[in-house]
Amino acid sequence: MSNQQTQQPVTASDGITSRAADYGQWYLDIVKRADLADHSSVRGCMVIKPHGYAIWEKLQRELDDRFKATGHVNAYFPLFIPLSMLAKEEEHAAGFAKECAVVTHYRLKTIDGKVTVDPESKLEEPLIVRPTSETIIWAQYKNWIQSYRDLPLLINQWANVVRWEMRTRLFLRTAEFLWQEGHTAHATESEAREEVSRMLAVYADVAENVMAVPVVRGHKTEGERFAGAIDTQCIEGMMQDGKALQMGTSHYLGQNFAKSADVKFLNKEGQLEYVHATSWGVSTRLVGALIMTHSDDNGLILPPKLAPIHVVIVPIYKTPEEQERTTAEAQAVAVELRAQGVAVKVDDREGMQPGAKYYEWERKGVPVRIEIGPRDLEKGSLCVVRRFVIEQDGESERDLRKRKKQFVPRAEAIAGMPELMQTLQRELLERARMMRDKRTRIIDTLDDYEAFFKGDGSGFAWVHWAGTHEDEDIIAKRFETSIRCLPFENQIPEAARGPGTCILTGQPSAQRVLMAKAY
RNA sequence: CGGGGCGUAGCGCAGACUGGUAGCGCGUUUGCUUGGGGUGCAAAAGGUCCCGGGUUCAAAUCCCGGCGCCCCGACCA
Repeated sequence: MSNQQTQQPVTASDGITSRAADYGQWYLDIVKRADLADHSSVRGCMVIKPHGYAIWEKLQRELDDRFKATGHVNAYFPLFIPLSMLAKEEEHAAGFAKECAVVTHYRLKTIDGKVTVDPESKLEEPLIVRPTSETIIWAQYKNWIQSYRDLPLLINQWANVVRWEMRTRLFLRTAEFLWQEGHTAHATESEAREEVSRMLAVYADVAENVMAVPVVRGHKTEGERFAGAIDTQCIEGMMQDGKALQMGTSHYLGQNFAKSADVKFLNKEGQLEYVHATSWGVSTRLVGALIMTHSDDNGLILPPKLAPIHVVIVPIYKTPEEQERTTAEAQAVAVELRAQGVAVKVDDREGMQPGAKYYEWERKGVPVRIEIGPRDLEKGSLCVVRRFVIEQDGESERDLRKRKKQFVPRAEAIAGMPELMQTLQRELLERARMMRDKRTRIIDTLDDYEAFFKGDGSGFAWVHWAGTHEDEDIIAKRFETSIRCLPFENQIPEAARGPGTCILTGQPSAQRVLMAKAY
């Protein structure tokens, strides 16, 4: 778009800025060059392109299957929320007040040849484009819940929401985004709190076992809690630049929304009680997390479980006769791979050199490439190339490339493909863990803390904390860091467990918290 | 909201200071060539120069007004 973007130092291939040169620009380059999304002509809104949407669809499926397996059903509620309805839960409304899109008119009119808003079509009451759906959903729940027999009510919605953010970034923060929001109603607090934990576990499972992104689970501090919640649990991932990304949240809302929407039920003892609520959500932001955790300077890297294409086969030939034979073999191999549940694409485009195809599929993150040329036909082997291997210290680009490539007997390569996919899935998580651990420190003094977060430096810091809400602000202003979560005890590395003294105030602290710079 | 940048072919940009036939690279199309990491050659198609007004014989270019997007900060998933 601008001069400046094209003049960025580009040290990597394919017009992708290297991570070392400019991490933020690298991220945008990956999104664009891997064909995931585009800026639209609407400020802050993105167009999710087919390749990006295919990844989201796979993620949706993984999540939705788990929601169903834990007893939830899907439904759909309106996009618009009457202003008065949103205002009912005050704390909630205040939390979203600064980023709401508001519909005030319902008609256009041509005045002096110009299409404009018809001033006479003003709505009696403005409609808010949902920034989240608690209020409109609870207005319905009032009618659906009368007795303990109606509980628990376990509903999820796949939808788009709008938050008028001041600054946006593709996938990570856009004015409109896609997400799911679960909204459940329970008879008791303990049941609701169980639900909150259950769904956080689902998110963590998807993050680690589907996205291959390791996460830390914990509670948000009071200041970072969802507007209107009593407890917010979260999963936090670390991106390759050491910054934390909140990847999912699960809230215990207490009886706040039940009270403001007046949702009561008759319990077994025949008494009226307010229900206990939860809500939980993840969004297209997860696609951003995926990119920033795994990808490299050559493009996107996808875990097999989310890759729309697992294997791309490139036939190589000189003569028409060779073209026919290698392409036929490519098709045959594709059929056999598909029979094993592998998603295969045969790239038989003519007039494009093999190398160009390699670059393209690498950029798009396809986990495995198979090259089939005349020599492979003779030997009865396939050239199998992985998208990545776990890097070893001081390894050259050339050695890396060599380790990715293997010539494997045909039958063995085909039979072993599902296992190779599992291997890649596992190694990706392992690799992400190694990168995260490398940038994680147990820190006990403010000096060390400052040194760790100085400049662009970031990572996870386990520190003792006993400060107040105001003390959090001090830490935020001084170091640009925040408490990402108050971790569940089993989330803290063993060496970091146990009580100590607060890094800022010197007060006694029961356990460490997770500090980092955040997106 | 404050600071900066940009708007010209599908994409990336030059041209603007000094007004005078609308340019370059990539991509696309056609033909040949090439093919195990981005082949080369030739030809062709492709434009509301963001919008509106003004100055001028003449505006992408100068003047006035508007719109839009991007980046950096404060807010956030």
